[in-house]
Amino acid sequence: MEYNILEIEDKIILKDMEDFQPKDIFECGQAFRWTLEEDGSYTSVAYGKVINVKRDGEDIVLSNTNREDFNNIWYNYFDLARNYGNIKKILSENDPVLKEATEFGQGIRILNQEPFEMIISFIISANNQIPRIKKSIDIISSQYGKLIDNYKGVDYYSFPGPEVLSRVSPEELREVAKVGFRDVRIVETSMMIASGQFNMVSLFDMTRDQGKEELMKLPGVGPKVSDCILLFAYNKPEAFPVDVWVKRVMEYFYLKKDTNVKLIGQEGARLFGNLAGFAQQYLFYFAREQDIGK
DNA sequence: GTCCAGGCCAGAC
DNA sequence: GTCTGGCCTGGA
Repeated sequence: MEYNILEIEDKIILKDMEDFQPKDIFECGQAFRWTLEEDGSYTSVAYGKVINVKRDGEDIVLSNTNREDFNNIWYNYFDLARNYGNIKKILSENDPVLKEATEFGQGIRILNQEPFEMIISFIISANNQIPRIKKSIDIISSQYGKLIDNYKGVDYYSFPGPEVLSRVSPEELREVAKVGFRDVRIVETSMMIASGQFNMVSLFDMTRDQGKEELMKLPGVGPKVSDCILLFAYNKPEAFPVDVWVKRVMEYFYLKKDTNVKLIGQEGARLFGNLAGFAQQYLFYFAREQDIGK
């Protein structure tokens, strides 16, 4: 995709930017570390950098950054090579539900986030709620990560690597980060990765099914969590995570009630094919923001 | 006090 | 292979 880009001081400005709405992107359930500022912008830390994002009329303003980081990090992170207008158009054809869902979440993009952080974040997400997931991840970062930058008076920390988390005791993790029964899963998964027993990089070259099989060898990673990791870190748009909200919205619009989760996943693949991950995000956001199917 | 939330796991069938 | 109960935590 071609963009009209301006660089001014510490800002990168994407002119006349469509299909990019910060609220839709950062509050659609894929990322846990974006905080809303008083001016409506969002700040987070990724790939060792702190960045602030704001919509300003027709433009998107990225602050606390530069051209080099934009090219090396943020272009890929925000998935700017992908044509979301086209995806929405295809999904909306012959599907009134997705037509409405893509209009509702018109500014959603699927971020390309860091694998280890996604693995641990979604292990924490199991049978958990967003505010608590965010809290645990924040504590883990400030407690075990490195101080990256101070932005608008707030310290931002990197997410720790597997070597660090593999050496923390489950008891300490539970006590400090309030992760509950997920404590052992986090530490054991970190150990498998730190030791080299599990190779995170190899998943980039695998298919969705292969990657899913691999990820499910990690303790705390099942069918839903593995699909989240594949979709949000490994650029596998065929992944179709079925959580309670997707279950509800799929049953409400496409299937009958009390359909088992495995069948819903198969139906997602059948209906949406290699765009299933995008459909999932639009449907999830649509359902959750409006309490559909509950 | 009771219930349950963006699932996983072990055990039973 | 499919189904069920239990699980830390904390807010409703």
